[in-house]
Amino acid sequence: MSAADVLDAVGEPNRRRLLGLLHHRGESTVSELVEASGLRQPQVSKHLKVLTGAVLVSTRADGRYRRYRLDGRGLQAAHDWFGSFEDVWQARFDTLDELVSTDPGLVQPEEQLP
Amino acid sequence: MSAADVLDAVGEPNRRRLLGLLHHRGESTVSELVEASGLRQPQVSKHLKVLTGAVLVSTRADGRYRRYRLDGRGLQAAHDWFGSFEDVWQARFDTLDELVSTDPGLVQPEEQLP
DNA sequence: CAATTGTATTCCCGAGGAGGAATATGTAGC
DNA sequence: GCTACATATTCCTCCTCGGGAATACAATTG
Repeated sequence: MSAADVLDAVGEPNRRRLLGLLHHRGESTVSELVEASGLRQPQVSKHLKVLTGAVLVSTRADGRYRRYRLDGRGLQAAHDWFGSFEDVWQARFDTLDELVSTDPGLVQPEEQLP
Repeated sequence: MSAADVLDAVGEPNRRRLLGLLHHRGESTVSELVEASGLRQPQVSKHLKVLTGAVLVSTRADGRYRRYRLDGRGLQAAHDWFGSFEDVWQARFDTLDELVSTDPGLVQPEEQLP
């Protein structure tokens, strides 16, 4: 389970939609995801297989159903990967702060209510 | 600049390597990235174009050089996208906490300072 | 057992995209 | 101007990967 696997997996719009659906609906069966996504069943199963390989979802067998749910491990790995760049956008804020303290006139004042 | 653009862009290993190189080296020219990455110049320029479209990098013209640097906006957008799933891995911790409070013997006690 | 439902897998096809080579554009220096 | 260097773009090829249809596997029901 590397961040690379996760980022490869989420680099596809329909897989991101499935993640969003699982987030919104909670644990779901394949049929429910087919219904909710508009994709066909084989496509959903294939995407879920990729997501499983990236530890973004996990499965639980329940009779002839398979219940899928989000797996926090992969999601957190990707979050951390982007978090490692946090200094980049922190630097942006620092620059903005510096601009403000150097020349406050650069910033538009809030519109005043009458 | 949507999170989708960013995630599509980082869904490619060499682009992730370029982001890592820019993070490690700071602002760099194309030639320096060619040298550091082992990729050929046209490939680097093409990847940088995609990264620019996703607002992951920005450019500054400097004579016949073009200096590229990371752009915090795209990076932060992706970070936030994954952050929207934070409840998923928080739920994992909550489950762990519950285990701990149910049976403290499961967790090794902290070593006490004398 | 057969029939039905839920899911996974296989095979094929086509679009997209990454890499290579060559070329175009732009800029500096003589 | 011409030449050299830095970068961007074009064209082509190959290959990965997503979608569709059909099929295989699994589990429930009668």
